[in-house]
Amino acid sequence: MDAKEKFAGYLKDKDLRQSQPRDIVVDVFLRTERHVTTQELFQLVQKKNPRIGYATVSRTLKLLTEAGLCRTVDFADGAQRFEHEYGHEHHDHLICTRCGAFVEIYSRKLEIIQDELVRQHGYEQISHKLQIFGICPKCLKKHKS
Amino acid sequence: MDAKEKFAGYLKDKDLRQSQPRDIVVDVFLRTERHVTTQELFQLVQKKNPRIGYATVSRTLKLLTEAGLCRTVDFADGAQRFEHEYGHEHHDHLICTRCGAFVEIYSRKLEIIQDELVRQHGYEQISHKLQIFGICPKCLKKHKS
DNA sequence: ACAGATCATGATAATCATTATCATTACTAT
DNA sequence: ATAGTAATGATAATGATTATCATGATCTGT
Repeated sequence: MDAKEKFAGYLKDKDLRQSQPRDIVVDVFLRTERHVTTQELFQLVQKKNPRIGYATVSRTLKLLTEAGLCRTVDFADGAQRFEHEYGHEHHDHLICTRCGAFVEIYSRKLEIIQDELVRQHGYEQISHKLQIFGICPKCLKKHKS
Repeated sequence: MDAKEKFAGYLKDKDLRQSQPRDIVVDVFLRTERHVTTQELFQLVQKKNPRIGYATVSRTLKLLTEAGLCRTVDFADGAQRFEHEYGHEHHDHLICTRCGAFVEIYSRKLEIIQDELVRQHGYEQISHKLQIFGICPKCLKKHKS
């Protein structure tokens, strides 16, 4: 099942309708590099169809999140960002506070420890977000010279 | 060195001035349970001195963050929150998405793995934030019944 | 295919948090 | 004390998100 089918399934499940604007927003989102803000996605969508409004983009991103197709990321720069989730490996982010560069990180050990912590507290895990802030190698070099 | 002294040192270091409003904001913040929003702290400060404006509270929280006395926390409820940092053990949060309850969590193993990941990518770590979202035991019980 | 019901849309306004502006006030060093 | 400069607080500006609502699109049962 691909991402579009999954979204269609979610809409059906919730008695929501499929529509041209939604299709376009989903399409553009899926074709886009990750970590877009609503504003950025809106501009991309406008290129395809200038009639589509900001509200629809925002609403569709919310639906996509609920459907498990994307998730929000916080880069501590004041903007809400969205990235693909479905069909992608889970990962967290290591972000440079100086230039904004980031790398995606993953560690199985890290995940296992988290699961343990959650269980210890009697919670049922839904998701997690880990952001590590630091200074990237490039910026470290610049600073030293 | 207590928190107030550290803040005074920071101000001196940056050639900033100590003032009555700043003192009051810092005082109220330090006496407050953790995880306040700017709005909440503003209301608390108003009780002590109604002349102090929102902007000063906001500005002082920023200074406190820069001084390493507090850090921001993201509970995914749209509001920026601040919590004490100085003199407190580092910890992360396990948050119930249904009722907002949370517990503070800490694992030394987790920290070590993160350090490794950062080093592997040539970054220099500044800080990190881990939020785990889930459903708390109480809400799990409610749901089942 | 049609009609009616209902949902989605998009333009705009409302909301909310944060940040900028700037005249006035307060602090500091001399 | 005084001059210089920073801090304050009222207000406006900004930016992101959410609500409103008349209009248009979609779906369902027949």
